[in-house]
Amino acid sequence: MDTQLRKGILDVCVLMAIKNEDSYGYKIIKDLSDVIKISESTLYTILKRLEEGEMLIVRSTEYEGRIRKYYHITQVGIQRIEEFKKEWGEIKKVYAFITGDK
Amino acid sequence: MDTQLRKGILDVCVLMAIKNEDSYGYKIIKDLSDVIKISESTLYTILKRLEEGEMLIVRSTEYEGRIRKYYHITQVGIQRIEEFKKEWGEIKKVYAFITGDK
DNA sequence: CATAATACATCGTATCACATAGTATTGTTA
DNA sequence: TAACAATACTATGTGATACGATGTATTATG
Repeated sequence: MDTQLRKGILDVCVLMAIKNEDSYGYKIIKDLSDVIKISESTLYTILKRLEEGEMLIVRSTEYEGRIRKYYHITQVGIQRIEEFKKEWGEIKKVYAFITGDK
Repeated sequence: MDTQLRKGILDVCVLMAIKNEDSYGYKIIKDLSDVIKISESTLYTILKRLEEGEMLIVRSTEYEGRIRKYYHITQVGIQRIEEFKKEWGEIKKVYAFITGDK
């Protein structure tokens, strides 16, 4: 998929990946792989961004001797998903224009 | 609409705006305004980019004493629109994931 | 005569996806 | 047991894109 088209939707995909259950980096990539491929560099950048935007909180837990960071969605994060759904309405309108379905 | 979501679709919108009939900067903005708002700075950046990508050709015509640039879509430009339509299939899949329509 | 509308151009900035590279541990397999 | 894949996270640099701000110049309108 075109890089530009991914912009703005990857964040929301990551939020969806942790919405129902706290998750960690590697698992998020695996879970999303069927829907959309995200490289590690991209994901960890997104996670940091989402943390700064207070859309998730991080909990470092020890798992089998190594530290694993669990990401937990916040209310702001959930709101972000809802906002995206609204924005999608506009995007669909644009797509209808492009395809000529008017 | 979120800036990031616009990335990648604005180009195609501009191509659509000149697809059926050659047009010029100001008219393109007006014609698209119902569907998607594009500022002048953004549009002229896009037009230049599309020209460099050989998706359109430019013809400077004199109109009422002033030079007006008419943009004409090329075969490459038409192909770009078709590619976008294909990519849309993937985007819809991602959206289905986000909304939970699976 | 001032203001809006028309028409195009340039510069700088912020955001984002991503390649590349590095660190470190655990599990597997030849 | 040495090599390698898989797991897990971090840091740096780059290119593409949208867009605000600003500037120029003409025509139409009130």
